[in-house]
Amino acid sequence: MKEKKIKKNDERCALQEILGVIGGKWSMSIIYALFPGTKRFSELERLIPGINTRMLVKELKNMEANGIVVRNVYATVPPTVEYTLTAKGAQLEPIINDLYKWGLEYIS
Amino acid sequence: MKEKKIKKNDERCALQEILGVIGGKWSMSIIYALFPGTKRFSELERLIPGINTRMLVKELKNMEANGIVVRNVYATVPPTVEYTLTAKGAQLEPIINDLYKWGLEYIS
DNA sequence: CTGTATCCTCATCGATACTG
DNA sequence: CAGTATCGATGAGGATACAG
Repeated sequence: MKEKKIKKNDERCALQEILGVIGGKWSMSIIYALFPGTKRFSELERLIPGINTRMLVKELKNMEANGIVVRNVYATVPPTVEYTLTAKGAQLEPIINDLYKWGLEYIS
Repeated sequence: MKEKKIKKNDERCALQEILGVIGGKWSMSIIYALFPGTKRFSELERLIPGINTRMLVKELKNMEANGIVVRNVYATVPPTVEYTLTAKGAQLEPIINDLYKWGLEYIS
């Protein structure tokens, strides 16, 4: 791969980095779904209407890479994979709830 | 309006609507810049490194349409245009600050 | 000073099919 | 069940020139 200029990391604005972590179209919905506790992959898929497999996988991977969720695999047949919020991810709960309340009051 | 019971489904949609309002790449930076008070167009452009005219105009228009900022034009020469957060926009301050603090703690 | 008007690139997202 | 692999569409975002 040629050295290509990475535009995304050019700017170091913290707010924009945060958006890279939780600004994805489905990120907040997934985090929201995980607030009550651990969920299996299929549960998340069912709990979040409109999302598709590819996006769920993609967002979960991104969040795992950013330390927001942990992924646990159990060697069962058929396979079982569970996702849980880390402490870092759980601390988003009040923030996302506030954001949600703000939206309810002003957007709906 | 009277349906107090909110289905999980609707909650998730709301989160995505919120992203449509403040999830733009520069939205939060602009709102953040407006917390201290009214700013002129050129001030915003200067305060937000990396943004370009087109995006600043675009986001400001979007925010104005969503009732987050108000736009005031003064018929001076050269023209003066000021942007101010509405009450709706100002209520985002604690939320964005919390988000920012979260990012500082975990992303940096 | 405060925007428009173009043109363009690239990431994001969706749909579908397939696999261990 | 929990993902991969591909392809295509869309549009967000950037660069630049120009206008009122």
